Amino acid sequence: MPIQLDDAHETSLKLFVVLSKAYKAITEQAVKDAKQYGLSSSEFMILEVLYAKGKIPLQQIGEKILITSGSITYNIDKLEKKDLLRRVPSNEDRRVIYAEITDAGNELFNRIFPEHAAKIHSLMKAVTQEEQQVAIELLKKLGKGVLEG
Amino acid sequence: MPIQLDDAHETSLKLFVVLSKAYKAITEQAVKDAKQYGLSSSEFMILEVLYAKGKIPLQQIGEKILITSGSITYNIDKLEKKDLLRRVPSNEDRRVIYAEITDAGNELFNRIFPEHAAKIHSLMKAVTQEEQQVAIELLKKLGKGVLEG
DNA sequence: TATTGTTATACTCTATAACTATA
DNA sequence: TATAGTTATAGAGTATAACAATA
Repeated sequence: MPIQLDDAHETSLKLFVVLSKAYKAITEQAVKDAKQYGLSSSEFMILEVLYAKGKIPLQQIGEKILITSGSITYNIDKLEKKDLLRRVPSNEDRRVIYAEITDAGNELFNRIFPEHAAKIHSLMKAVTQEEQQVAIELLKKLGKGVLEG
Repeated sequence: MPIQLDDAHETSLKLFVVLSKAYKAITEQAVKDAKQYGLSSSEFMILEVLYAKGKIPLQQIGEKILITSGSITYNIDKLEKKDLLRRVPSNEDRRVIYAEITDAGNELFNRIFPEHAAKIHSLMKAVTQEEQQVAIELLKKLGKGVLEG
């Protein structure tokens, strides 16, 4: 017979379970979508950040999408070979290297990004926009709390 | 200049981003926790299901935690070698194999499960129990909608 | 001393597909 | 024909730690 937990502990475990399941279900589809464009899901997310920001230090990419420094180097290498971004050394701090999206990268995303957004949106159609906004606020608070310990 | 999206599409993309970040942040800690007990995170989740259910067909484990059939075989093999569960063929349908938790598996989880639950709970302390319940309902609906297309 | 980024290793998980045995 | 589970392969991602260059 399993040990009985507190209500509060039970709730947190349950949240972890449904969070994982929702994440996996959406991610599986997002990975397939990225693959159609010849990109892994990490590559897609990195380009998505650059498409919005234009140029950003490598380390900040890791903070934004929570991947390790090893994974950053690995994925930036692949994207640079595909000519979708380039490395640009910083002048102010010579330890820092920026990733900058190329014209080819911008053209690719102009083409595929609206389609991708529409796909993600259609995956979430079971939840209204108002509910999505509630979920965003709660998950933001949750994620921030975890990272800040 | 990035293409401007609908409000509704923007919201869904944002939800995907914060969902991913919250998931990764919590999972990173949960993986470390499982590792302390000599288990990978998949192994831990499978045992967690069996600890609650006792005995369950292999395929239903895949449905519960969204892992592929290949991963099920792989992880069940490892857990069986550690003597934490055993395979039990079904009498009714001879295609079906149950996974059943062993005494050793139950003893292990009696020991580590409350501690694990407390750790997950403490990770989520930035969000009240009421908010967690709201998040659970929304994520349940979201995940279900994705899986049912 | 601390930070940014790179490199290298080993491990976990995944996707995919072919396969068997049953139904 | 469809389902449950296994096997095998290749690839993606990770943790980890050591490292060089710079602050």
